[in-house]
Amino acid sequence: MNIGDVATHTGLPAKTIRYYEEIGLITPQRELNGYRRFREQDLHKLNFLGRARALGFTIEDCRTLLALYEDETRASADVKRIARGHLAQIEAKIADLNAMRDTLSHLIDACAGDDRPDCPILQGLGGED
Amino acid sequence: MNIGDVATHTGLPAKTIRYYEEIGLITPQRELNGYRRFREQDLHKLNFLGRARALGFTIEDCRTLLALYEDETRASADVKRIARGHLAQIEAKIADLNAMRDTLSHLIDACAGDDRPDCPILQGLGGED
DNA sequence: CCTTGACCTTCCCGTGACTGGAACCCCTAT
DNA sequence: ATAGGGGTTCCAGTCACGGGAAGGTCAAGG
Repeated sequence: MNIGDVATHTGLPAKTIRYYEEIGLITPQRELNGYRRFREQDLHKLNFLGRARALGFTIEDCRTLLALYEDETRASADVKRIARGHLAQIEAKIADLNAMRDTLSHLIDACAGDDRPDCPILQGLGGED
Repeated sequence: MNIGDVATHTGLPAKTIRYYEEIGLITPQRELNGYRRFREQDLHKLNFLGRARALGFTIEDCRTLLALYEDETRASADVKRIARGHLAQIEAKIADLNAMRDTLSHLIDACAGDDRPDCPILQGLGGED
């Protein structure tokens, strides 16, 4: 299977697949003409990576998770620890964004949004409360 | 006022302040020895920028907002439009993160987290449902 | 007068996870 | 022979800074 077909099947851009090879997440074989040859296990790994990335895991987390995935003697506790760490980061980010949203939507609500210059949004940003 | 004092007063790192000058957000004067000299208006702008960045506005949004802030003849509608666009992005990101959190926390809940290899998290990432 | 240490300056590289583009090779069909 | 649609490598750019090197400036102390 060539990279274009793999991109179609996995939903990952060819550029991303090449990048994953470059950083050592996958190691597809090569044809005589230099083309990458992807096999079933490569597709499997790429799908794994796509799902992990979609859940927001970093590349380094993905690398670790992939190693655990391949390791039949892993302890599920190791996986769970990584996942919980990531979940905590997600929740922290959600909290940050919620705070931004609240502040911003209050400012927006207070703003007339017409052609006059008076603007509570700018006042808020300027430090005038 | 030198950059160190400004950093203390605004809470922005000196590196960030220099960067803001480099990209033209502020234009502090210079002393004879080459040191930046910050005046009241520079501090004001930097505080504005700090608040806008804390609300997650991009640098380019900040540039526009700052221009509107300085423009006494602005229409508040222009400000409101930018703010609403940004709010929409924040809300989209929150929705994404909520979806990630839900999926991830379900997987985590299903995982024993002990020393055995069975792991619903890895199964989920591997595509086995 | 010299040194020490805390400032300040510019410049360049690195971050994360790709994305875009250039220049070039390979294969098939016409 | 050529046209096109693959593929390849390599380089540069993204965003908003942060780290660190190499060196200039200034006030205080010995």
